Amino acid sequence: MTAHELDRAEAILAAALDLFVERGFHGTSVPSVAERAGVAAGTIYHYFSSKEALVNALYKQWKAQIASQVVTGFPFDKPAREQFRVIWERMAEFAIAHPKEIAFLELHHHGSYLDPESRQIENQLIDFGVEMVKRAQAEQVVKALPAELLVEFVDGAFLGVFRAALEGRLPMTKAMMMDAERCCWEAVRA
Amino acid sequence: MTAHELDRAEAILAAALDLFVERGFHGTSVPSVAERAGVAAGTIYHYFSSKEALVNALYKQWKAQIASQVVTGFPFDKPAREQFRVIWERMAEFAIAHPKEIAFLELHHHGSYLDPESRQIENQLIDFGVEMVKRAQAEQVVKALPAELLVEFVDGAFLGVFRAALEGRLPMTKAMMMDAERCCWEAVRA
Amino acid sequence: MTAHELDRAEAILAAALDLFVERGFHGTSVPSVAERAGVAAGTIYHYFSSKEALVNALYKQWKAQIASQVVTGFPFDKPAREQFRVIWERMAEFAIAHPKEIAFLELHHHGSYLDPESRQIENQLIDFGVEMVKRAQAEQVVKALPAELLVEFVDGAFLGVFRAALEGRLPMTKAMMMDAERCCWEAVRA
Amino acid sequence: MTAHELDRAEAILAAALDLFVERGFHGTSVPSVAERAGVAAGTIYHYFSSKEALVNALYKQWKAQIASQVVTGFPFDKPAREQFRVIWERMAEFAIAHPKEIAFLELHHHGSYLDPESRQIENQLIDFGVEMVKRAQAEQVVKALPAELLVEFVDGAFLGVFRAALEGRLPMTKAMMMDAERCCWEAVRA
DNA sequence: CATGAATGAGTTTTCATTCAT
DNA sequence: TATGAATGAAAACTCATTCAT
Repeated sequence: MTAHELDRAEAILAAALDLFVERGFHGTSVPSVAERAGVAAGTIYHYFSSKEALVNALYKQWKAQIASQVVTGFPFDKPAREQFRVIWERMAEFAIAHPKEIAFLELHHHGSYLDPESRQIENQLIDFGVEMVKRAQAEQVVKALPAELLVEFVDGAFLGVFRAALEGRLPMTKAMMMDAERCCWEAVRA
Repeated sequence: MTAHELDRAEAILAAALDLFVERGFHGTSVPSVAERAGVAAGTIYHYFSSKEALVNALYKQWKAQIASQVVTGFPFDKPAREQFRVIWERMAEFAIAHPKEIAFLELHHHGSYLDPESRQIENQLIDFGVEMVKRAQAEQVVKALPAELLVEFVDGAFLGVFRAALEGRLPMTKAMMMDAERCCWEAVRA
Repeated sequence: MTAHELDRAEAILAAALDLFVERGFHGTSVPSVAERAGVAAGTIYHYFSSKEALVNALYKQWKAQIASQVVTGFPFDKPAREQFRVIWERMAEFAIAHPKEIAFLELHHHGSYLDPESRQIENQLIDFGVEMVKRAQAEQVVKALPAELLVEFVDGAFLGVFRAALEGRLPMTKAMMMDAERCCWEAVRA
Repeated sequence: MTAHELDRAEAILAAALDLFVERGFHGTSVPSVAERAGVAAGTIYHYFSSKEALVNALYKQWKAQIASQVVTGFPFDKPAREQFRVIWERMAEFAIAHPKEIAFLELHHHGSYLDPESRQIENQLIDFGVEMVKRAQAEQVVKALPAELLVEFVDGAFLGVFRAALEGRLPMTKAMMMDAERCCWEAVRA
């Protein structure tokens, strides 16, 4: 692909992201994506075989990116407390830098238009979290509850706070996010 | 209205709830609601003036019901720890009894098709939580963080756990929900 | 039929007349007629077998009435000038007393929903006019042009003036209509 | 626009004109217009944003055209008798060349679906006529009646004769129309 | 008789997708 | 490759008519 083509594909993806977040998958028309991207409607079909392919591309792109941001260079040798902080902090940084993308991933979680590949990626981070929790439980620094429960709890708490920030009910700042992190650690620690 | 008419209105609301949860507002067609409700498409318009009126009716009905379940006979004189448990327990009972309804309220939170009345109801429970938290903070039994933050944290954690149960990754039992409750109290207590 | 039934039928006809004039046949719904008549939608079908039957009933009723008003006690023995004045005057009186009815007949002239019987009545007055003109032409008091032409000319002129009055561009008064009558006689006289 | 596109827009306008004249605005469905124009139903919405936009486009197009035909190169310096003849003759020529268009303008006069712009154009020709009549009245060659009355009279007479010709009750010929013109002049002359 | 809930065909309109240019 | 006109299926909604009450 040439640089020009990449630009167009990016413009389409960016426009689609905006609109999918604003109006949802079914509420977003392909022509509206084209218009916001500054291309003709037909052009979208040079880059994506269908509207579904477009959501799936977006979904995979950002799921992969967030997973990479969390996992890359993860301090597997540090204590659980520190690991917890790192995961939360990296997600917070990502969320503050890419709020729309997180909102998109949340909103389209489990949409019937996601293909099997996207579905597989869906739980990647949750699975990573479960591994971390189990390790910490082995060291008895985290509560002896089902690891899944703790992870879903943490994930939910994080998203609850993030969503409130997105909707303006809380400041979207790292300090606020790290306040929440300290609360959350108390929830899971042994 | 006769009993028969109430039945039909109920059938339509129930069918719409199912489908709105499965496919979202824009992904659900009025004829598909009619089919599932066992009525003709036109009949829906005898009971609801538009598809939007239908979502809003559902939204208000269940938002009001969950608020009533939490607030009715609330033990305002008990200690904060007990109040927290009561709120969580009542929401858990509601969620276990009406999982689809909770999923519906979550999914349609902030939809552009919600009317001003629905929007007003939206934050009723959050506001109630904020009041409770502030009272508890006055007694120094809860962390001195912004009350909004704590409430959104709790709400998020609850929903994270509930959603995992809904999707089969956790058991949808009261015991599990109350395990989460204990975690959550540790997150917010002073 | 009882008096009560006649009342209902009249109320339906009156409501239908209003709405057919305001919005036309296809633009008027049966429920809207029912509402304005103060009856239930189904009730209309006790009196008229269909929406088409309803327009046709109205059409025949008023076409007959206007013809009767013009023809009853017509001075067949008076001079043509006087006969012309009488026809115009009677139509003017009718039009001033029943402007909506005239507008209705005009608007629905030649509608595809008129039945054969209504169509037959359509030209009754025109035919009467043609007879009168031919008689007057035999006496050479009216121009020796095709009788049809003169009659349609007169009819058109009458309606043009009436419509302007209906729309408020001219006063709906007998004096004004009789001014027009004098003009019109000059148009047709020999 | 390419020639091809213009063709399609023209085909749609022509089909719509036919059907609006035959069945009225509300009696004409968009698919029926599409079928007669030989295009798909959706295509109509590339050229006209709605069914209302379509009638309004037609209305403005032909109202403008008839006004232009009457007014362009109008002999403002000729005597009133000659001016009257010119107006009538030009309208007759237009009516004979475009009978459906005149019928359309008549039928849709004052339809509730006409937009403000169309409404403004509506009385353009009537206003022109009023000006001409007032000038002629100043010279005392035309009756000293309200100018509006004379103009509506003439307009009505013209349309009455035209409509009879359209419906086959009179020959649609210029000779016939000019016979009517002579009658009409006698109606208005002083 | 009178009602008005129910029906389902039909209306206007949108939109994912294709394809000639 | 890029376009955007064209398509036609499907959406939301309306309405003439029927029929159980």
